[in-house]
Amino acid sequence: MKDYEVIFREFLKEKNLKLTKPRKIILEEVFKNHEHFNVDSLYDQIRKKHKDVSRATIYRTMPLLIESGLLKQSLRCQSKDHYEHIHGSSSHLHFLCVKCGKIFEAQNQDIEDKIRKLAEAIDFNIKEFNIGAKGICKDCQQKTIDI
Amino acid sequence: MKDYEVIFREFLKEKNLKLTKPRKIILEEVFKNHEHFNVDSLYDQIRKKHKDVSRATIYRTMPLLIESGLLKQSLRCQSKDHYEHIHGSSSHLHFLCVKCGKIFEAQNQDIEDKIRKLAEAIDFNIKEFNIGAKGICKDCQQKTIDI
DNA sequence: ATTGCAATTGAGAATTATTTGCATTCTCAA
DNA sequence: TTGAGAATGCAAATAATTCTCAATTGCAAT
Repeated sequence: MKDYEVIFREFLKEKNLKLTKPRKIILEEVFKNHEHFNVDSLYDQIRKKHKDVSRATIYRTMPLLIESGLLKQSLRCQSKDHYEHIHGSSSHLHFLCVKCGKIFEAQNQDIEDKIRKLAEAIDFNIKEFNIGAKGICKDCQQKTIDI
Repeated sequence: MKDYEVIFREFLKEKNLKLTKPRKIILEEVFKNHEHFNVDSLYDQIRKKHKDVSRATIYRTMPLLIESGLLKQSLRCQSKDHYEHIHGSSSHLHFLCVKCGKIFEAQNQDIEDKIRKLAEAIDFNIKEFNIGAKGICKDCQQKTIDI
């Protein structure tokens, strides 16, 4: 049994919730997906194999995965919420290009530590980090046209 | 004439856009508002004095203010996009409580510097920072019930 | 294994934020 | 002052997300 399954299982048990078939499928697919994704793309991905998971259930499961600490809502792009699962300890930040929508990642640990300290000062219990910046990527800078 | 008005005026001129009455009003009210706001609250705020600005125009003006560098889309909360204007140089980060929705701010300068360096490494031209974390605030931690 | 019941599901309707089409009204450079 | 193009308000249209509800499922206790 994978780590994330153990975590999710325990999380659900504590809340008196059930590990149903759709939830198992969603969990699996979320962790197969090593990119940012949104509900729509996840739905497509799941539907290729399992005809029995509805959009509604995906929408209902996302908050559970987030609350269990397995998923984070990473950013919002093209008016959709985007997610990414939390894989081990490798924390990173995002550079989102506002022209082409591409996401660039960079490693960072000490930034999180700094923020953690600031949070401690006000007794704020951090569940998930959101660190990044929006701007224009290298490629898009070279395209001179500037609508 | 306020700084921000000069900036917006020039921005519009460069794009061959016009500084209309609604745009002036929106600009003023955005800068009167020293909190995070969303289109809805801004609409209410504006409507108290000016009956002649529509939601559509506000929605249409936000991207202009963002592109001109005066506004930033700070975070998404309760399924609404939130904004804040950029006031001088005081950069800060946000702690968003997922229970009560309150936002706590903390100062930070070196974090931005660090991120700036990471961005330089990949030739990414930052337009706006998004630094923060979601979690549970002091008050909400004390309410033991944990739905 | 079986049962009982609360939790969960899918489907589609409902809701809500945001966008868009269009006829009319403005803005501003000439 | 004027004209062309930009912008507006309104209401209708979209699109993401949430909700309703009858039918189904998981699981703890038997």
